[in-house]
Amino acid sequence: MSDNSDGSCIVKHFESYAALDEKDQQLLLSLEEGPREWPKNTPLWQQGDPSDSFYTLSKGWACSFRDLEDGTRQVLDIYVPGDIVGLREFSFRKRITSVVMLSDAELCAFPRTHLDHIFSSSLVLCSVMFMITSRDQAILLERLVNLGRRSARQKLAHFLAEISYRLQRTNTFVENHLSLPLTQSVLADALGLSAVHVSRTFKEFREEGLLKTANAHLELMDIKGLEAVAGFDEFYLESLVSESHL
Amino acid sequence: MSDNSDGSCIVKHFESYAALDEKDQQLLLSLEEGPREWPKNTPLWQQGDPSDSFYTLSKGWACSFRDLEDGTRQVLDIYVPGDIVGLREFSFRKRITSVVMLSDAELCAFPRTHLDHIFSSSLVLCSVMFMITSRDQAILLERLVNLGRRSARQKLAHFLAEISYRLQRTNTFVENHLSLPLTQSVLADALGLSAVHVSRTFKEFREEGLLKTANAHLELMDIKGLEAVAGFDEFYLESLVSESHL
DNA sequence: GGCAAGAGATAACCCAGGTTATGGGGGCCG
DNA sequence: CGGCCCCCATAACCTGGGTTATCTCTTGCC
Repeated sequence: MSDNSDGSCIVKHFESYAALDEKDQQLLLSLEEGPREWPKNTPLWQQGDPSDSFYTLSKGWACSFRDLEDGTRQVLDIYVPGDIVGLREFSFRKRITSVVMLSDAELCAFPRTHLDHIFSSSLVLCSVMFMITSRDQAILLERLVNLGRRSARQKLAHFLAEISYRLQRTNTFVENHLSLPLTQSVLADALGLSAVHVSRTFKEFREEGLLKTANAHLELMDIKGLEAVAGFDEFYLESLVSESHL
Repeated sequence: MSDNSDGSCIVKHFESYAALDEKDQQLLLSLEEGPREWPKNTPLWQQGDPSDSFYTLSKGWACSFRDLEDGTRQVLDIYVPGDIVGLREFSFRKRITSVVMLSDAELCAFPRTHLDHIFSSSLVLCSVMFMITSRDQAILLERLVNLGRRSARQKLAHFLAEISYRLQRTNTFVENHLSLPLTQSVLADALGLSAVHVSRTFKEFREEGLLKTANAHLELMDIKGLEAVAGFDEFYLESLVSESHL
């Protein structure tokens, strides 16, 4: 462990997958650009923009989405502090999704061209990159199951349980209570529901003591309860190969 | 049957992303195991199995899926000849999905441990690996849009249009007519529909001259027509960075 | 060659969730 | 401090697609 204690976004993120030696840390650090502020509702990029970097989200929340011909929109992913944004499409010349801030946020850019350095100079970093994208895919697969085969109650509960779980990984403070900057229409667009039906379902959840709704915020009061409603199983977020297997 | 002129599964697949020099080809070849037969309905692996290799599908069709607690199932992906199967989860110690053959098939195994060689000895191969997983993710994202925000007609038409498109990439014969070994219940499980409703929708499609239904097979008669119904746009399968950008 | 199992067609019925509409409350900006 | 916009709640109504059931047609198998 290095002692630039507060550490860079990306070093911290990578270290949650595997231990990095000093050389790898320096390599990552040297490629990362300093944090910049992005106010709420600012787009980070839009579909069709040139795709030349990815980011780490050091503070705040964001989501990626796609606008459809008929005016609706599909939210594809929610990003929480510590997440890497845009790695998914880094082999595309143009962005295939759009990303917007859900709250005031702070991001560090990481130009794509720098990846050559990583691939050619560190086996560990390269493997961690693959682990990150694998986990990302696993999340997408679970999202497919959620959209394809679960009821509205289960969809919502599962989605919230997953986000809680991901938050606990990088942010220590969580116990059984949590506040999320998610509006009902963002959740609706993420889960293929209407905003009205999200509101209806939240009414039930409120009556069951599972959550509270505040101003464009959501308070989870009983995460275990939500997991139970969803039949949540975290296996798809865990059981990555450990470093020793690389 | 290994006639090296015809080339190995995996070399062919990689070359569709970027040109490989002799050394890279030899490296890939040396790591691939010879083809083996898998009869229809045979599982390739099941959720929870140790995850120690991926495969290339040289002949036949397969699909990955997840069985749910309530007895239903979500099909996550359909694999067509030339596809790589299992790369997605290669960072997991255990399989997070199951895979089964949809027809008699032939696969080449590729043990995971060999990937170290690739990562450490060829920048091009490493980059191609990332391109493959990126495209894989793009397909999943589009599937999310499909499940979240489209009608049954659109879901089916889009899914079939995508498969046609992917088939044309590796298999030359396709024009505007195509035969697929997909049952209605596989499609239903892939798209979050009931088999009954797939049957209903196919009746419409048949009347519109878009397709025919045979014995556990599907004949697409008018691929352009299906693309029109779906509002299909292939951008998410293209526009990968070319080799010169690596 | 007969039988069980899987695949599909079709009909009748029903419900989860979409749609439309209305009203209220909080935050932000001039 | 007033006006506007966004977020949310709730009600009334409607429909796309789920469910169940029955019948047929293949195909594979002893």
